[in-house]
Parts: sequence; C-alpha cells; structure tokens
Amino acid sequence: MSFPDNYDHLSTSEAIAIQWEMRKNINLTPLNKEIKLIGGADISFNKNEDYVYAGIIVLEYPSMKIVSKTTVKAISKFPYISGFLAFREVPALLKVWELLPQKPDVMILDGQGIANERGMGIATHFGLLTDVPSIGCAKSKLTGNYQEPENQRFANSPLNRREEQIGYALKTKVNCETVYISPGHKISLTQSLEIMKNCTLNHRIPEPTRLAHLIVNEARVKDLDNKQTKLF
DNA sequence: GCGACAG
DNA sequence: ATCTTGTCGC
Repeated sequence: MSFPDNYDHLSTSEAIAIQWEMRKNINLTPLNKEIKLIGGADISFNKNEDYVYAGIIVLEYPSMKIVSKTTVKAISKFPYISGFLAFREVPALLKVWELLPQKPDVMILDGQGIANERGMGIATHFGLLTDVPSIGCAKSKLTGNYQEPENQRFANSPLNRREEQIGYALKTKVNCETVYISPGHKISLTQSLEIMKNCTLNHRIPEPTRLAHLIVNEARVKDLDNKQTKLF
C-alpha cells in the first residue's frame, strides 16, 4: 500500500489500514547493543490551535545527564483519538528527529508501545518509521489487564491482553500512581522494563519523558510570551 | 447495548 | 493534553 506524506487529513479507517500494514514489521527481539544515549520525546500545544511544540531530549545512559535538547513548532491537524495518538504526534516528532545533533540508541515515547488495540502505539509507530529501538512509557492504561503492583519502588506486574503479555504496570515511586511500560520496536519486553527502571530517579515519570515534557512546555510558553510582548 | 478510552 | 490555587505530604 502507499503511505501518505502526512496524516493531517486522514480518516480513521485509513489510519487503521496504515497500522495494519505497519504492524507486520514490528520486531521485539532483544537489543544486543550497548546503550550510551537515550532519548525522550513529547509534544505540547495550546487549546484550539493546530500548532504543536514537539521536542526530544537526549540523555547519557544510565547517568541521565543531559546531552541535547531540540524542539520544533509544527502544524498537526489530526485530532487526538484514543488508539491513534501516533497520527497526531509522530509527524512533528519526525521533524525534531531530523534535527538532532546526535541520534540516541533508544527512544522513549510518552504513550504506549505494543500495548495498543492493534499493537501500534506511538512508540511502535515512531520506532518503525525511524528504525530506532523504542519504548512506550504511559501515564495511564489504554488496553489490557493487570494486577495493581505493590506500593514499593519498582514493584511491577505483567500487562496482558488475552493470553499474551504486552507490557508491565510499574510502580516507579511509593505512593504514586502506576505507569505503563511496553516495548515499541527493536527491543524486548523485559529489556523495556529494565531500561525504564534505570531511567527512574526521584519522580514518578522516568527522566526521558519527564524532561521532554518540560522542554516542550517551556517552548510553548515562551512562544506565548512572545505573542504577548509583541502587542506592546 | 455497556464499558473503556495513551495524549 | 490544557485550563488553574491552594494545599497536603515527604
């Protein structure tokens, strides 16, 4: 099938067809390369605007020292629809990816990997298009069943769909809500969990996506300030 | 029909 | 996700 240049005017049935086609290429075999750099991606936007601020932060692994921050402002007309988050966020993230001074060995996306109705969460979608190993780290569950982990740091339980495990529910911090980890592409289930534990400092959200969220929000607010000061 | 529903 | 103040707890 032919893939569109952008997702701005896609119908959900066309999006489903793309997911169906792309999923054939998902690879969940273990990554057998040392991880030195890890990236985190996120987007931010103002309500009722078609602009999104996309960003990727690159960190040393496992020290979590910042190596680079890159953000870009882009148009995204595809709305947020549960199950189709990638179509809203990935096009802008690909633009940031192109601009990175140095590509990381693994990318962490704010959302699901294979823990999606059709196995095609944002992390899997991004990983397939960039051919980079990727992991999804979501703040809430999309699909699947699991037992709530104990209230202990790094307590975890499998996230299952039917008979198959698609990820983990992970307690990154005591007295904080669970996060949901799933492999995206070119990485295994168990590796995705171990890597995310190693990226967790003293916050509920592991550093890559936590810091990515901060830089895209900063980019958005600075742009808002510009608009305000320009009026005077 | 009912419940679920990443950001 | 974004809109928003104070407030409880480590």
